[in-house]
Amino acid sequence: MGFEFKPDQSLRLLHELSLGLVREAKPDEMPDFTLRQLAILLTVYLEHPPHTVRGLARKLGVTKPVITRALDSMGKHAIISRRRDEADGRNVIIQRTVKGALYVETLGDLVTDRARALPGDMP
Amino acid sequence: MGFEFKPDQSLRLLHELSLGLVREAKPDEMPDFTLRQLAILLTVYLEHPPHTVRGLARKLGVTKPVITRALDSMGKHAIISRRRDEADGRNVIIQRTVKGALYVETLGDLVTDRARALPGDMP
DNA sequence: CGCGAATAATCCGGCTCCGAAACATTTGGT
DNA sequence: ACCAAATGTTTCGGAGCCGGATTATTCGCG
Repeated sequence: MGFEFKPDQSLRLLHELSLGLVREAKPDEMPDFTLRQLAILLTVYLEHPPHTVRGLARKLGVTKPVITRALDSMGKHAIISRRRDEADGRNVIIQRTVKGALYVETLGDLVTDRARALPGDMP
Repeated sequence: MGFEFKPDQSLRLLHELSLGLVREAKPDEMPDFTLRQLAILLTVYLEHPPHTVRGLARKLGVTKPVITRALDSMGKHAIISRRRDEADGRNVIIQRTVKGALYVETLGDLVTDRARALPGDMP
């Protein structure tokens, strides 16, 4: 089960999303936010916990310092938070925050709005 | 006219797209490519020409040097090219390339594939 | 013809990010 | 108790990007 896009519609949707992310989603809450940060953020908020640095690095195909730095940046804006794993002191558990949940919600609204405004038939 | 996503489906699609862009689209053709570069690229390839630096800057809500630099970067990879406007020598017309068209096509395929794999009903 | 307006490129100081390597801490096996 | 392995952070040198200001070129209007 899924959505059947025509090739043209796929690209138009991606176009609208990139424009929306560049123009709207960034300035207030998260200046200069990266595709990698976006991928990390959505993974933490949509996939089942727990989330670790190592796990995110593997999922995104990047090195661990990339994850650490992105978490620093997003943590500074209270979009995510970190906590030591009590069971295994080597792990760090990445946690969601209220502010982050609201931010993710606005991202979802962006997709919904842009998709609705797309021309073309229903699949 | 348009696609009606449920809130959850919007976020899942954005999640899959960000992961796909981070993992696949980058390494070969366009290392470290930015949301802004993506927005510029798709604007050039999907909207009606002509495209100028000034026009793109206004559309994205960024300063002109941002556009110039992004065009430098993408031009280095032959994803776009530039040409002086013969009618008005102040303008620079941003042109599409064969390589860029192929690259954009792969981006469309990415969206199509990820959307098809999404769980949930048709809208 | 000349000068202000428009356009794009470049320069500047500052900031962020990158990957590899080194480091600190913790765990678990022997 | 010790040492190898695992995890996350920090350091390092290098590179890219940012916005604002400046410069070069071109146009258009008086």
